[in-house]
Amino acid sequence: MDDLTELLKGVLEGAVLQILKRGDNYGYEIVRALNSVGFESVSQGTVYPILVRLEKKRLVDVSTQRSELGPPRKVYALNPAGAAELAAFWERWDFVSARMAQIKEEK
Amino acid sequence: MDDLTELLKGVLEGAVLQILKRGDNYGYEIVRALNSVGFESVSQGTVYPILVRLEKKRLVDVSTQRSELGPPRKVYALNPAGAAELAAFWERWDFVSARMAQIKEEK
DNA sequence: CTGAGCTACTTGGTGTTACCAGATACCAGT
DNA sequence: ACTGGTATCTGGTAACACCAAGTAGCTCAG
Repeated sequence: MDDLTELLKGVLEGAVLQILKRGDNYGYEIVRALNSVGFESVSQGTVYPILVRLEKKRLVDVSTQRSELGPPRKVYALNPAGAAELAAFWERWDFVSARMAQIKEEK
Repeated sequence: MDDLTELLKGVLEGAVLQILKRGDNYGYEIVRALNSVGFESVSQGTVYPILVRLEKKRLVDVSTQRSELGPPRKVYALNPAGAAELAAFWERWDFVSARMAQIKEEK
């Protein structure tokens, strides 16, 4: 698949929030989760800044947990503000998505 | 509706190409076309740079036509390269769109 | 005990993009 | 003259994905 970077703008943050909704998680694992969902090309350099951003916007709560292998993990948990932002994200996504479907149909 | 700017990254260029596929068109009218399709907040300052970009990438052919009202129009026409890029865009869009639908479903 | 290899996070810089605000210009009707 | 709709261009901003590289902890083979 070609370069998706522009189309992913704003989308990945929503995807990460949705992944966190399924349960607390940490960066490295979130990258793998995104990869396994089909966003194979998404890498650490993309995901970690998103997590920093989410923390700065106070949409997630952060705690450090020690790992059996490797350095300690920063575990992210969706908080109420994050859940609200996630809902708002899906509203925006559905809006754009519906409009694009319409444009595509109208020959 | 909230701020869509990030979600529109990369999307609007595809939308403009699709609009041009329906027939030759000029900037001012393309803005109105986008507005009437549901992207009400998209304005001239957004669309004109896209058109300049499409021209620079040689995805469209440009000709100047005199208008009955107002200054001459720059009429844009989709060329073969543009049609190919449009097809590639829809591929990318469908890819991302499908992935997001999947993420949204997986509770 | 040393190095390879996986885990895990951080940092600095780049390019692309939508958007805003304003300027310019042409023409019609009042 | 002036207002208002048509039509394009310019300069600057902020946000985002991405890249490349570095740091650091732990396990296991040799």
